[in-house]
Amino acid sequence: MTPETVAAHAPLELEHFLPYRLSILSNTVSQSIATEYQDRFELSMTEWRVMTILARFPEISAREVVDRSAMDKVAVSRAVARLVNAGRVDRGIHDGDKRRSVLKLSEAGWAIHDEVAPLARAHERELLARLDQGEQAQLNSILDKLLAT
Amino acid sequence: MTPETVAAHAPLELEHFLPYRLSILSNTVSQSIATEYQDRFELSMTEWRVMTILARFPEISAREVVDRSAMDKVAVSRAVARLVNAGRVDRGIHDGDKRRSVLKLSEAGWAIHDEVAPLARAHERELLARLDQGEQAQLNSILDKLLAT
DNA sequence: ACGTTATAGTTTCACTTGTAACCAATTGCA
DNA sequence: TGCAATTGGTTACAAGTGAAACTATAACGT
Repeated sequence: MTPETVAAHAPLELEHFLPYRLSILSNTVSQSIATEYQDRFELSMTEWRVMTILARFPEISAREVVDRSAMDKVAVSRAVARLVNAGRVDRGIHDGDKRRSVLKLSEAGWAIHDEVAPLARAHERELLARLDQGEQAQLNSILDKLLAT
Repeated sequence: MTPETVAAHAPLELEHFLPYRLSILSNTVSQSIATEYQDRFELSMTEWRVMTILARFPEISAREVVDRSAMDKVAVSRAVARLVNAGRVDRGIHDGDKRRSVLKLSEAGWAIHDEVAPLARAHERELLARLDQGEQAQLNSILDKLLAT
């Protein structure tokens, strides 16, 4: 297989391929945050995401957590189960619809939230520090477009 | 828990949190490409990545595949095993170092590559079509900075 | 030359994840 | 009212994944 033959097949150059670059960046960033709270609190990324949602929207059902996140319902169900088990989330039953749960962070849950949230924000700041103000704004607006439905 | 109390805890707003947005975007994009080739060729994302690397750099070892990708060696080992098994990759042994494998796409492997690569590129184009020329350039330069080391 | 250390790659085991099937409660409507 | 369809949530099973142990070969230092 000569170089000419390879070129004829027009192989992808991963390092210039947008989906690949996004994937590397996203994994690097998420993983660097996740390792911190995983080590310190034995908290999976899914669990942490559920916690952030319950922090903003207390007293919602698992279904609503699913709707507000990009997670699927099995993942949420399992994360909630672990969180309830660990005493980090209180689960009640909805008045008038016994299928629905009513979820909120417990005291212990809030305590963890209040430690992890600043840590996550610090990572975000650190990342953004590589860009100037203009680039930060551009990135946001570009992501808005790429994420639109 | 009143709204005021919630605010006091300063919960993260996931939809404005950069690592989260990156993660959603990256998963959406990679997944939409992956489902296509998974359905059509029973090819996992890891296998496809190995194939793209072998397309550009034929006759390299598994170790070099690891170095050139962000995958870990176990994942590569398994992907290569499946690819060899499916007759999509030929595996030889390095002259002078019997530990090293020498990998390259087989005819069948190239045939698949030549179908999937344009498909992946089409997805990338489709994504980039939401941005104008300037934004595309900005995104590239921003990703360069964020991905540096 | 010989034992130690390092490297390439595979295997094993425990854990996570995704899909589909499932159960129970609720809704819709004939 | 009663029964089919829908919805919230969990469970079961198969497949995928990661960390560590393992095998075989090679490199290094004395």
